[in-house]
Amino acid sequence: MGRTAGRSSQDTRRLVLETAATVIRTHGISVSLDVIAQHAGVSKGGLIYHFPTKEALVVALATDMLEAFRASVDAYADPTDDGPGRLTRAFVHASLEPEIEESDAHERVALVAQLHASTAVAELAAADYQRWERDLAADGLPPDVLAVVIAAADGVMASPLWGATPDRTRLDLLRVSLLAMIDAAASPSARPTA
Amino acid sequence: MGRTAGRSSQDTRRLVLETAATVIRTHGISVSLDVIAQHAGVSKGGLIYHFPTKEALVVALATDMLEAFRASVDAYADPTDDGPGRLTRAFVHASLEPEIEESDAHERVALVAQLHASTAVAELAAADYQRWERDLAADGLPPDVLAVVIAAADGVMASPLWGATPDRTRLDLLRVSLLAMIDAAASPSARPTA
DNA sequence: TGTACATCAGTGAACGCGCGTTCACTGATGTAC
DNA sequence: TGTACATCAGTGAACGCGCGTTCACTGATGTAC
Repeated sequence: MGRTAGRSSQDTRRLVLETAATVIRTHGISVSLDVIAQHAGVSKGGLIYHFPTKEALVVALATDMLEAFRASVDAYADPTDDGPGRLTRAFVHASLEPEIEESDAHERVALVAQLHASTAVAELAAADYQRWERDLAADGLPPDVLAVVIAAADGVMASPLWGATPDRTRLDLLRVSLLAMIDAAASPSARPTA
Repeated sequence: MGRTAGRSSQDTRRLVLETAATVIRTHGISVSLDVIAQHAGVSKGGLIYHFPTKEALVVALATDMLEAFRASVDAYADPTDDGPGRLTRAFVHASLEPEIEESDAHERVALVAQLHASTAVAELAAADYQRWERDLAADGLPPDVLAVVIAAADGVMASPLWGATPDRTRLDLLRVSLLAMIDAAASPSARPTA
């Protein structure tokens, strides 16, 4: 068979990418291209048509996730706000976002951990993180508060790695606490220099 | 050759384990047993004598790291203290420990991420984390403060995963801030119920 | 509108090689007498 | 203190298979005239 009717090339690419995410989460990075292709309902050759090497597939997956997180932060950013802490607040909301699926958070981070087996992905992630640090540092908050908030947000995203179960009550508690810290630091009157 | 003179079986095991840690950090979990054995100066068969499968090696490595962290927390725990927050303070110190080697933190977490490719390791880590959560919950601190502190500590340990460089100034700032939060929450007078 | 051709979006068989594991063997060490 | 034997702590060659990649081929779609 040649071109599959009723589906664009972009659709197939997307389908393969999303299937790959699911399958790698479940079976680990060492899962074969054959298995991924089977799950996507495509031949191995078909997969390779879109992603010439396994590395290319994994890099595409990582890029996709980094962009999705950035988009999520953008969506949370309050357009009417332009005071200090605007970006940091959005960052907190996006990081503590309650997931739709129960085990979604776990699997997303598991995927990140799996992808880090590729040095190309590790470099991508490092560059992305440095950009976040730069942007957040320019958000007008005092460095000690910013350090705690960033660390906590990172911790929430990473905790599934060590086996934490995402607990909505805990997430809510954390969000409230972190936003309170940001607000307190953002309004100068409430914060005498230490 | 048979048994190597001047080295006990335990020594060889230890040597292989530590070499494996270094090599897997650098080259990823997909590195071959052959390469690990070569770096350890042992034949592949010799490695397999101590760790019958690659999985066994990886599980031993993970167990080792979890135990080392637990020992580190124990070492930081103040024996004269028995008030609320005792364990949490030690946990913070151990998590924010300035590493001896510059890139040590990065590599340690990179190793954790690599090891998570094994489901057995993931389960080990999950059990260990749940034990930490139980123990810290019984440390007498209010849940909102505890949540922030745990998340921040997790975040610091995980941040190298997304490419953060460990910055001693930042770590010091964070340690001071977190310990201040714990102290404020641990002394009842300073903390009216919200 | 038909037709010829080029390109796109795949298929699926084959290859080759790297890897984990097995296995027969060995020299050093421990132990009984 | 010798000596015979068992076990320990490995060696290193061989195997076999699963995997990523290559490749020849193909039917559907797009395009020029």
